[in-house]
Amino acid sequence: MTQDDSPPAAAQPDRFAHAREAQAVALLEDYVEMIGDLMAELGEARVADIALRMGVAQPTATKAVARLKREGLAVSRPYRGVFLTDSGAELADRVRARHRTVVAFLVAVGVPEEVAELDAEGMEHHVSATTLRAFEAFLAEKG
Amino acid sequence: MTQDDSPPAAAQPDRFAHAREAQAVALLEDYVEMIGDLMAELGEARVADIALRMGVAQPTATKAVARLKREGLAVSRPYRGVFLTDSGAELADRVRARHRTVVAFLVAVGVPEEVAELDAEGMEHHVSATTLRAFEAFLAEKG
DNA sequence: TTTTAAATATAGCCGTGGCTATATCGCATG
DNA sequence: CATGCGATATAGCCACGGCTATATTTAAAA
Repeated sequence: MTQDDSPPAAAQPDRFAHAREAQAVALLEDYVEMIGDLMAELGEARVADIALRMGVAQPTATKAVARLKREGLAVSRPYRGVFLTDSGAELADRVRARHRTVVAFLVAVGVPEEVAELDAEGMEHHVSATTLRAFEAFLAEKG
Repeated sequence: MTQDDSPPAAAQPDRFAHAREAQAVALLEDYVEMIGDLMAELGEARVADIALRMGVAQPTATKAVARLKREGLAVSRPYRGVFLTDSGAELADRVRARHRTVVAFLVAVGVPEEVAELDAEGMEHHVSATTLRAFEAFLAEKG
C-alpha cells in the first residue's frame, strides 16, 4: 500500500508451526526425564518428588502424570508411585543424552557451566537430530 | 525406600521456572519481530498478514496483538493497521539480531542452512545474553 | 450513492499448564 | 485395631493460545 504491491509473501508459517509443535512435547520430555532420574535414584517416582523437582504444585504434577499416562509414557495406580513404560524410559534416555550433549557443546564453545545448564534446559527441546549430530561431531573433533 | 533414604534433593526447580518464563515471552517476541518485518516491507502490519505469516487464524493474531498492546509493545486503532511502539521496535531489532546470530552460529558448526533456520526458531528464545556473546565470539574468531 | 467484498473484531469453545482448597486414601503408630 | 498424618486425588479457578462462526466496519466497485 505504501511502497510495495507484491503479495504479502505467503511466507514460512511452517517454521512457527514447527516450533509450536516442539514446545508441545517439551514439558512431557522434562517430566519423563525427571521421573527417570527419580526412578534411578530412589527406585520409584512419587508425585510429591516430581512436583518438588519441577518446581510446581502437587496437583500440577498429578495432572502432568495423567497426560504422560494418556501418551503411553508412564503408568501408575491411584495413590501409588509413577513408573515409566518402555517407550517412556527410552524417551527419558534420549532426552537425558541430548541434554548432556547440548550442555557439553555450549561449554565447549565458551559458555560458562551454569549458564549452559540454564540455557540448555530451554534450548534442548528444539535441537533436531541433525543439529545434535553436528554438536556431537564438533565435540568429537574439538574435544 | 528401595536403596536411598536421603532427602529427595530439593533440587533445581529454578531451571524449569526459568525455561517456562522464557517460553512465556517467546511468542510475543515472534509476533513483534514479524510485525517489524511487515512494517519494513509494507509500511504497515495488517492483522491478516500477521496471521498469514505466523500460520495462525486471524482471530488468533488479533488476540496476540491485544496482548502486545497490553505489554506496551504495539499500538493500533480498531480496524486499522498495527504499529510497534519504540520499545516494541527495539525488541524486534534485538530479536532479529539474535536470530541471525544463532542461525549463523549453527551453520558455522556444521548444521545445514534449512535445519539451522528451523531449529533456531525455537532455540533462540532460550539463548541468554551470555551465550549469545559466546556465539558471536566464536563467529568472530572462526569466521 | 448504494452495494458488495474484504478486513477486523467479537463471541464462545477447547486443551494446556499453572494455582489453591479440599476430599480421600494408605500407612505407621499408638 | 483405631486413628491420625502424610501423600494423592479431585474440584474449580485463571490466563494463554489455538480454533470456528458470526458480527461489524472499511473500502472498493457498480
